[in-house]
Amino acid sequence: MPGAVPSASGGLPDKRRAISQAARRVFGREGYARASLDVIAAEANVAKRTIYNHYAGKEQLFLSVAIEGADAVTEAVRVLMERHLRKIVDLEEDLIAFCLDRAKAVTEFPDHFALVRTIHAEVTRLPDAVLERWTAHGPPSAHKRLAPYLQKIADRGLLEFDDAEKAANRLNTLTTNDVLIRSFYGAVPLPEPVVEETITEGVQAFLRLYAPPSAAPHQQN
Amino acid sequence: MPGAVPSASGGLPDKRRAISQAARRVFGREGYARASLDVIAAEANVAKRTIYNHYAGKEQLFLSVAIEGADAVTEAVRVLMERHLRKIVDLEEDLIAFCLDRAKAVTEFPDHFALVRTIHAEVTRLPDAVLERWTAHGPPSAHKRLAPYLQKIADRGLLEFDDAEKAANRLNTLTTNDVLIRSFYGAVPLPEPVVEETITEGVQAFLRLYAPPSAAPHQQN
DNA sequence: CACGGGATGCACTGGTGAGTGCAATTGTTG
DNA sequence: CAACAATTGCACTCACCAGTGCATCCCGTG
Repeated sequence: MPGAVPSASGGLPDKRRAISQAARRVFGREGYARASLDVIAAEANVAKRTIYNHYAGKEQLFLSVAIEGADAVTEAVRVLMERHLRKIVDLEEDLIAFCLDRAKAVTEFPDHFALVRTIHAEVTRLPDAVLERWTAHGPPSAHKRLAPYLQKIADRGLLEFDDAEKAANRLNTLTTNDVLIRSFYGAVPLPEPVVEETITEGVQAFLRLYAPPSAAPHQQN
Repeated sequence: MPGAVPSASGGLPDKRRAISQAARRVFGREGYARASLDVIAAEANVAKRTIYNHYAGKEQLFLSVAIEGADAVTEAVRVLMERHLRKIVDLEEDLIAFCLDRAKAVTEFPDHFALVRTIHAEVTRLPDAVLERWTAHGPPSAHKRLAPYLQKIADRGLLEFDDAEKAANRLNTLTTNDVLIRSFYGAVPLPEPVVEETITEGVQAFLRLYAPPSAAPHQQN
């Protein structure tokens, strides 16, 4: 009955993977309290009892899935940064492409961002250790990882700032965060053209703030 | 046993007010699914049966409280705009004072913002009509209400932009939203000095973007 | 003082869900 | 084939909670 590949290959023992994927889906869709282990088991094609062979209980399962998701997104963003920001051809174009891809991830991984909303709702009930891992591994750490790239770009004279982390946070704020908030973290997706306009204008604003006064900045909004 | 003032004075019939306040607290603290009407009744010093005399059920109660809260915040923001943005003395100072007060509201009304987190989590399950009322009455409408004030300021030549709503959204993005996101919507409050720094620098960035090139802009971050 | 409406306490129904125990089954490995 | 571990199905306990019905009580009003 299991998929096709036996559990021979590396990675998680097959069942565990199915459980964690189903859990991410269900927790995202239903929230923590509503989500039931029976449903998760059903969607994973697994006996409820099996879940308890892999996880201590509901809470443990949720936390595990949350951290996994955070790491996955962090990794995805890292790839995007490598792709768009390693070699700069046209700074404005590259930044827009990067931020757009990043914003699109919101609508392309609805499971994960549904989970993000759930985590926000549960934040006050989360164990401190988990909250720390979340802020360290998850979305909140995005601008920390962006900072070195901006620093390198600044070293080449294409940007100008004192504090790379603040600049990174500002870019985030002007683009991704704006889209995130206005779309309720992806729950009510913005129309594609609106996303593009928001990102483009956000990047342009960022460049007006941080580009050295050499190349003429583009027009105002 | 009820408080002191009889239900003689205007406003809601006393009990109803107690219920709605307790409901806001409990829904905010526990989330929708966890919150139990027994607990709400207990915290309101009211019999559970009484809740059903005023509200059709749990869902109705939640929605009612949510909309009430949204209206309250909208009103509070309106007052702040009147206080700080009606008569401009020093634009930078006034904007900072306004945004600071606005941001402080997050930490001063934890009940409400806890509710906001809950609503985010429930957004996908909310009836369309309620979601519309929320976006129209609640936080998302803040920049719409801010726009006319900025427009008046621009008419006096202190700001320069084509689209007042976009400018308003940008100010929001650079100040309040930044604080909101970084504090998990008030769940993990930022230290006061950090809030001040964030707001100040956000306003300064806003002015660099939208102030006409007359008065020398302040220093970069 | 009699009346009536809201408030109260309480018991009860029906439903759901976390977590467990166990015996039977399946797949893997030597 | 035999031993072993993971998986499964299922029944069961315990707890919680939305919503209801009802008899009682407390209140201000006429």
